[in-house]
Amino acid sequence: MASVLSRRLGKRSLLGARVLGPPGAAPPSEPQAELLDGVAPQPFLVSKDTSCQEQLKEVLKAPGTSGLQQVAFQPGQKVYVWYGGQECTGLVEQHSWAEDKVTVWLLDQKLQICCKAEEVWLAELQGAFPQAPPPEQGSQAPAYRPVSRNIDVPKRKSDAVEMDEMMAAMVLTSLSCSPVVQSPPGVEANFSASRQACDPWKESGDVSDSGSSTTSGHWSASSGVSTPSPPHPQASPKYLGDAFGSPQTDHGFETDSDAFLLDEPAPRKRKNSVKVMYKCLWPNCGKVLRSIVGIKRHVKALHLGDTVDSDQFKREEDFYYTEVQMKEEAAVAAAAAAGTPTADLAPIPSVTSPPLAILPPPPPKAQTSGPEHPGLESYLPSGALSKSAPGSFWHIQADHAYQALPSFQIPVSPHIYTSISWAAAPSTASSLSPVRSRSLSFSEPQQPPPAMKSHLIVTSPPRAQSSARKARGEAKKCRKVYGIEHRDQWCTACRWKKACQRFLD
DNA sequence: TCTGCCGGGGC
DNA sequence: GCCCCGGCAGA
Repeated sequence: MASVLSRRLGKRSLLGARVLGPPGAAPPSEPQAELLDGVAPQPFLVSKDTSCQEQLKEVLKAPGTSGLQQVAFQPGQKVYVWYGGQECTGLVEQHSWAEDKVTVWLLDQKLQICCKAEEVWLAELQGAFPQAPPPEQGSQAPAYRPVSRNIDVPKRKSDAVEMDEMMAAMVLTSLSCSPVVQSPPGVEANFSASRQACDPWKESGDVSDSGSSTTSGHWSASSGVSTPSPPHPQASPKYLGDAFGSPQTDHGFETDSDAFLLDEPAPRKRKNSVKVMYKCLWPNCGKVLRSIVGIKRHVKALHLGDTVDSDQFKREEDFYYTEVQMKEEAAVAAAAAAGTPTADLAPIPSVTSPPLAILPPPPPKAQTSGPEHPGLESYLPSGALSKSAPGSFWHIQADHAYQALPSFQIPVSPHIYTSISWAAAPSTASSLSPVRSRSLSFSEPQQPPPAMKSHLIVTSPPRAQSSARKARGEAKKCRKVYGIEHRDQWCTACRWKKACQRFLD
């Protein structure tokens, strides 16, 4: 388990786990699951998913694809193959290009099997890097193997995963195991592997970002995520529509991360015309990219600097982008304008999820508490649900300011401050409404705000033009709570007969 | 009838 | 800007 976990951690498979899609779509047979699980660490193994293979081949055949390796199995070649749930050594008998099948003579079992080429990998490749044909062979060689050797994959000690990472992984993994996203761990692991395998072309396919060339394997693992082929041909329209409907480049990116983060049932969004974009939250940037890879890379390269060396800054990019839902047209437009900062991305209908920046595990530099993950569940947003839910943490700071709302900002990261504020309630009431609202604040890099300064920098988009009267809330109001006789304890708004600021709906 | 709060006005 | 209140509308 530990090794599996470490594998997951290493690949940031939490994102990847989401890619799997509903297990029901393609319930893997038992042996297959087992097989896949074992197969996970193999870097060359491509997912069995045929559609993924198709995609893979397509991309691989494209010129300029790097980090890929073609493998032509020669008779007599020593290979590894998965058989009976374990890795077996065998010799290649025959490699049928047409069917992409390889006949292998298993040395251990003393029998001959025929399996798909992607289930076979060269034994020599595992070590250094043997007789694989050079990638230039390209067009003629029909079989390819994406290999991550060209990517700087940080070595991770398989069993020496830090406890907090394990905890985080476990928590997040469990969170990602909604009935929809749940899938056998083996498959999950497999996808970690297949994701890694697909990364190179994922990366190369990502054209919408500004693309730094310093692609670390670590990150690509987290991002290549959405192999556009969940292992279910009868995938739901959600997947079909998004992963395949937009063949541009990052197809499928958005199917993973957000869903993973939001841990919500699949049909929740990805409605036909809605596209998920990723917006850089860095001050004065606002760059909008189509892919999570792109945005991470953007943040990492442009804002954070490429501090791949430091574990401390790993994954910090996560805190600097947010996911936005856009109409397809708007998304296209934004993507077209992705080269320039689009801070005023006008048609942003909604920030469907709180920016990752708000997620509790802040960068280590700002994290003073231990390795625990306080209230992770409560922070994991659930899309629109959380916004309408009473007492939601994600209630965006209202622009209604009949009272001074003392707030303080918690430096989540050098440039992002989580502002927590509540109504200026008298002492007796302060316990009644612990957290009224939170809002993200961005400080100018050159002008770091005092940590405890009480002002809100970012507010929600202006309230909808409410010619119509605001519906009455269900929550108690100051009048009810304190009574008319304790009017002095009411919030200012209530005293002024304005919308109550203490008991927001 | 009570309650929440918008809109307006006085200071 | 602070404060108050008439009056509307929902409960």
